[in-house]
Amino acid sequence: MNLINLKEKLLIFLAQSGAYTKSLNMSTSTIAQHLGTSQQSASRILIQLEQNGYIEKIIVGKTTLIRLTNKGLDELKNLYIVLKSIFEKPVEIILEGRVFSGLGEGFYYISLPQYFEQIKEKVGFTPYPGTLNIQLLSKDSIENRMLLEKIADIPIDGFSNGQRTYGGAKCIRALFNGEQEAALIFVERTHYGRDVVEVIAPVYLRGKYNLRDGDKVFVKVTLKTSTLNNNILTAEAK
Amino acid sequence: MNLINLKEKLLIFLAQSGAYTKSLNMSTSTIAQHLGTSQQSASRILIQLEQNGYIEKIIVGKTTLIRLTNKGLDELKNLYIVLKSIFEKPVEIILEGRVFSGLGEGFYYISLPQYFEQIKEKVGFTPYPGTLNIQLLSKDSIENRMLLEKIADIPIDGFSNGQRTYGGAKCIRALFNGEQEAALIFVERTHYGRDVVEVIAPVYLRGKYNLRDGDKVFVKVTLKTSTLNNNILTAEAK
DNA sequence: ATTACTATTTCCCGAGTAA
DNA sequence: TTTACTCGGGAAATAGTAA
Repeated sequence: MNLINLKEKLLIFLAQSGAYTKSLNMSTSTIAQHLGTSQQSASRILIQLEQNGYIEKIIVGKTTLIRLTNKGLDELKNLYIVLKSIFEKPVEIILEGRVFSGLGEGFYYISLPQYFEQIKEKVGFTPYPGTLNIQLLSKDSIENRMLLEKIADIPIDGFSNGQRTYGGAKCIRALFNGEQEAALIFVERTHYGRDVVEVIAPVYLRGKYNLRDGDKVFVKVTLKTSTLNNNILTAEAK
Repeated sequence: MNLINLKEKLLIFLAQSGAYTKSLNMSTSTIAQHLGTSQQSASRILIQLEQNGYIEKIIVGKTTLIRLTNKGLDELKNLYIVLKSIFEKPVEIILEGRVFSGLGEGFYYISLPQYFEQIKEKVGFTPYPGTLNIQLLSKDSIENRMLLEKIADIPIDGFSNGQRTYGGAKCIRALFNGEQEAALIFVERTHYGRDVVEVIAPVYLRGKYNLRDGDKVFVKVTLKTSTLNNNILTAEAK
């Protein structure tokens, strides 16, 4: 299946070849090879593009030179601007789900000074001792959770106190219900599934939002494009 | 004439709508309106894109949600990268032509301390007193000369010494014959045509390159993309 | 060698319409 | 309402070939 027109391919090929500051001498069969089409199609498309003012043919003696017109370059430029607006804008990723009660161990772990101090310093707020568990609702949210776990950029190191070892975790800053400063925390040795996410915040979220089990909440993470490109488009490629 | 496929348009439309982090509920007629095509075509293209793995349809109860797959987003990303490489790379503009003798007034003007000192300071070299005249050969070179005259970014101010006034000029840095530091100088009140360009340099070009009238030379100007965008694509648009 | 015409096949689009 | 089928008209692609 061809996603891209021969006409568009040809304009792009000419632009790549620099045909907007200089006229190029290119045979229809050379063009055809580059576009992966027949000589006849290349010829036809050159004629069409010229008739519509996207390119100019300049006949010098026996050879024909080709160059893009400003209209032709503008056309590509417009497409570029559209794609740029897609790929360069920050991306908001939303996880939505329902509150549920865990085993209360969030309180225990966050209270441990080794974790508490790391969060305070690296995440940037003094955490309320406890995590809010969210059961994700949609396939989208679950996929986004997996993506965010990869992207999470704040490592919380594990430690050992001689008796036992405590695993590490990763955090990423987020907004709870679109407004409250918070962070997602992905703990290394979780016993929750991939459809659950844990939130920490500088406030008691259940209190502030009067939350009961089953209430719907959402968490929003804003990613810079560069992060997205490196992850969604490469590591995540199926 | 359609430069852009419906398939490509649809992928772009979905990407613009954010269908890569969330699944969207969009009817085929809504899509058709946005693409400027029929409901039937929108439906057919959705089916094709799904069969080829560019999009996913997720059926939730009665409604169908649509989202881009990574393959679909990659496809757009690749196109974006290609266009980016075209529009973000520095552009080399070449003027070529033949040396000819002017009226020798270049020597007179460059020697005037008011001009000489400005050039030394703003252009960045101590100019050899004189200009090399080049008669441009091709249509491309003449068009590029007009473009460069607009873009030239180093103003040389005119002045008056009480007896007469001396006009201003504009310079832009360049490489003579692709290697020698030089600058093009466009004087305000020139008596040469648009097919002539004057070069100044810190050396005596005729001497260094053993040039005689009629010898072929070229001058290369490297433009940043931003300059190009503002000029070729807007001011110059036909 | 080159470009581009004609003829044939293939593909695309959209009206009509069923489910 | 929705999606997606069939089918006729037309555009696009290419083989053959002229110039």
